[in-house]
Amino acid sequence: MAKKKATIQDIARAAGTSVSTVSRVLTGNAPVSDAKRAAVERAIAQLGYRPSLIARGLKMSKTFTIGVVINDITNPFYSMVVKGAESEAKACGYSLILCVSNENPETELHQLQMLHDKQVDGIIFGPTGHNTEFIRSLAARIPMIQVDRYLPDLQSDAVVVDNEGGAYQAVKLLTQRGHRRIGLVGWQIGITSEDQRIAGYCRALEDAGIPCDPHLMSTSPAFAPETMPAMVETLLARRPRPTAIFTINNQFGIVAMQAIRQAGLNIPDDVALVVFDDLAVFALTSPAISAVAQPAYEVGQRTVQLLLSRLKDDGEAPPQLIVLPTELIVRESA
Amino acid sequence: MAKKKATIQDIARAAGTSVSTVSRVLTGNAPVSDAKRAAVERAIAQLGYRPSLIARGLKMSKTFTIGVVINDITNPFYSMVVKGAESEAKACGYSLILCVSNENPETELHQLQMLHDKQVDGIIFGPTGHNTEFIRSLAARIPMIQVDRYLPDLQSDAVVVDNEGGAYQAVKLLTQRGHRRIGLVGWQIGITSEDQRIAGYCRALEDAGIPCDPHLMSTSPAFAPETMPAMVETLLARRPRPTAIFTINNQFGIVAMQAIRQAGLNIPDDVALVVFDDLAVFALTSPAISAVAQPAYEVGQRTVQLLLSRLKDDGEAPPQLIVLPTELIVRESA
DNA sequence: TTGTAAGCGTTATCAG
DNA sequence: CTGATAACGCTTACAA
Repeated sequence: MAKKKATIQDIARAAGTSVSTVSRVLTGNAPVSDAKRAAVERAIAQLGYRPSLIARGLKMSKTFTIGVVINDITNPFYSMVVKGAESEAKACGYSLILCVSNENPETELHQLQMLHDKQVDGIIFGPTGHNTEFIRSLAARIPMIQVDRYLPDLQSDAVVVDNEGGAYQAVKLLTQRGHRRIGLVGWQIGITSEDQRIAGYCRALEDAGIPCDPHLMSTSPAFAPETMPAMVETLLARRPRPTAIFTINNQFGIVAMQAIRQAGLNIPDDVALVVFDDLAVFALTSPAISAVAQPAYEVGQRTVQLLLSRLKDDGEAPPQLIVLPTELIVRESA
Repeated sequence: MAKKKATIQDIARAAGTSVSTVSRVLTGNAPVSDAKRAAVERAIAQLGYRPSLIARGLKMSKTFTIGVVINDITNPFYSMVVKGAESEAKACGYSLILCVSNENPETELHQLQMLHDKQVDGIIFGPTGHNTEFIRSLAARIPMIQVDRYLPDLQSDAVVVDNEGGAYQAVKLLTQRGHRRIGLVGWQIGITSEDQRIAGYCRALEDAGIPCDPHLMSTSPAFAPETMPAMVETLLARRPRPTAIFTINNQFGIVAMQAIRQAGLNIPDDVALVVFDDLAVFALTSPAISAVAQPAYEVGQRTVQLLLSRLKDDGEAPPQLIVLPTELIVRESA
């Protein structure tokens, strides 16, 4: 039923010309007489011809496709990054192959490999923190831009936010309000973004003359979402109890909010709360949550812009680290 | 610097055999002697050879890629659908090209066209409601599964949730609590999911002996997010004021919550609220919001399962409409 | 079992 | 300006 797709051959035949001429009107990079061009265009319209992008890709070694590997598309931050990336890519004639790695190094490895095999023109990814050697060798063969986080050992492009500064602002808000026992919850899984947030937390404390107390830092060296509530509870069980908590991401923020409530404590009177990575609904919870907002859409946009510029550079410009500013949004929880 | 990628030719040469033999060990669909196989495998390992998926795609007319077109990846429902779809696709050796249409028919058209040009094996999409004829013709050439919503005029596969039933349950909760003036806010842009939710709303009212009053239905025939607050305000301005509101999606739910608050009204005492499409944070707002939860992850999973089964069928089975159940989650707002 | 050769649908080179 | 023709990297008859 579905008649075979017309090829460039069919067009040539129908237009009474050669495939090269058809190709020329298609790509437009060689002169063609008006008569021929008209004939070709007529044939194209009549047969509903569409050039095969995959044949073209094979011939030109160019697919107009960008690979994206992120940890969790349901995380609002990442979904906004992807939205920005997709929008920019679309505007430039590229499309995105989306891979979600679930913070799993093995999955990440397979997906990077697969993207390379599919000959995407470039890759955007938020590294799990592993596979460094493999990634280094891959980066020698295909443009890669790290997003949100980066492998410090890798000499490569990256687009991130000012994690250290954002965390610093958040914790400074707390110290300014007189808090001295400020807890932190988060992962410590060797990922720059999180490490830098922890660093910002420590710096803000030290600036206020408060020593950075390991007992007030509830971190885990492994990514295990099911342990999140216990991690917050640990902190709340410290005596004297911390009077404020800074969470390293919004998931921990939500968990902390629940745990504090369940402990019968009041926010912000018993425990103040500031979370890194804002959510729209934080304005609607009770109390509304103070948070560090990230320019997620712009992160996505800038990342593909940088990638596309690399595609022209041919990768000869020095690696670039783009750091976008964050914004502390003060609401009711601190 | 980056040495040229090795091709099947290079492997043949290095292994002292022919390309066909190499291809045979690659695809494994023809016998090869152990000696040759070993030699080939050694060469592959030494040269770090990886078959070009795009050359293979050209030859086999099979790309192991699925196109996905949705309206908004930052909508938690869709991002969960995509997560389910990606997971299932990955497990079956497929990857996803993600396109976001922003509810824009023109963008949708370009993206569907582009996916076809890139020769994806199939397409999953949530139609904007337009481009029906184009989609019909496309569906004759490539397997397409509609997701979340469908074009009623199109005879085609779709995976959706029980929108009518879910809305019915939500509004029934309201009538059971004694509400008689129940407002509705939402789009009426000719999309099945929304139309069916409206139908469920009306049926629940009628079952309770309440006529379906157009003055209590604040809908808009065009997708224009900036008008959402005004749409809710219109409803709140009716006299006598509705004592309850049902919103057709979670965005309207958030807007409604804000508008009700800003009007100095209390939820649920002045105005009760139930929203279609649950969010995790609805459990944390004050009051917690009652909502209709959709099995989003499963929707994504089932959609690619259906698509992959069509790829085997060769599309000869009759079109299927898969309807997944929703669940009413009663919290504090109604 | 193995190799040769003909495509898959393009673009690009090179003569006319 | 135009038309053969050789790639691009792979799979698959067809022969041997």
